[in-house]
Amino acid sequence: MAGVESEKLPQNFRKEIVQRVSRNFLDILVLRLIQTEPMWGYKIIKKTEKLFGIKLRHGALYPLLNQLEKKGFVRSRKVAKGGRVRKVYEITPKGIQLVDSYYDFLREQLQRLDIKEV
Amino acid sequence: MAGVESEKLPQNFRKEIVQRVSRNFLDILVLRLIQTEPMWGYKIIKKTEKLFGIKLRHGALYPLLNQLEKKGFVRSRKVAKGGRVRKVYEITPKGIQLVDSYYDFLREQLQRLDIKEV
DNA sequence: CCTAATATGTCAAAAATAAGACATATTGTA
DNA sequence: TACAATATGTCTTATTTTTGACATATTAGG
Repeated sequence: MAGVESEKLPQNFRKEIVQRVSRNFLDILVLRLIQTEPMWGYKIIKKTEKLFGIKLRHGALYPLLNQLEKKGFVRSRKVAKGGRVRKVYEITPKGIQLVDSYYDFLREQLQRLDIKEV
Repeated sequence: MAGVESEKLPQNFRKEIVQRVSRNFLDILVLRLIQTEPMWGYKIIKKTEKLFGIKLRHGALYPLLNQLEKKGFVRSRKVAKGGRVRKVYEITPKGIQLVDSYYDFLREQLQRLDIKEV
């Protein structure tokens, strides 16, 4: 019996990777969304679920947004929509810089796939 | 040196990003190193310091390596070098699959920079 | 001989994170 | 009039992760 050994379909770890990136780089994920289009917390939650299938807990997101503002990565303005008040965030130049640094590093990592000896 | 400081240098978050990636994707970093060339723990520590300027604590690395082996991402063989025994690790097909999944996701992220509406 | 370097391992305590409840207010809809 | 959805916030309690110490053994070099 040749080749009986499991020729399993190659495992896909994508889901796992997406989850890990979302957990550990949630700030950058959020900055990217805000960069694309100014947004408020509730919309970020809905958007993230649609785009990535990830349910953000609001108890995690709102403190994060406030922290990002305090650090100067985003700025917010309150926008009344009916009787509700939305806190609409937009990215700052500093925030853009952080996102860019992240992407620069990703590119670097991809290019270095062939490292042998240094 | 004329007018060197007239323009604010854009902040570079590279160091911070490298640290975060190393902390959260240490397993993949290690797998990459092992994929390039079979290696033992101590060498990984030295290599990582040279390549990325990151000092891994051996108290964190060795349990990680054992875990990676238990999960089938690497396999090891003991190689005597003088009177010392090195546990040389090599990557498995499953390990390669994980690294590939990671890189696929990075590529995907870079391509999606221009998302507007989905 | 002694110290630094090589080499691998465990484990408890400390620190950081995450989950989920508590809190409040408006609007749309059945 | 309820209930679901929109909207933002805090805070305590798990859970997880990290730090750093304890442990052991060999080799190289001053």
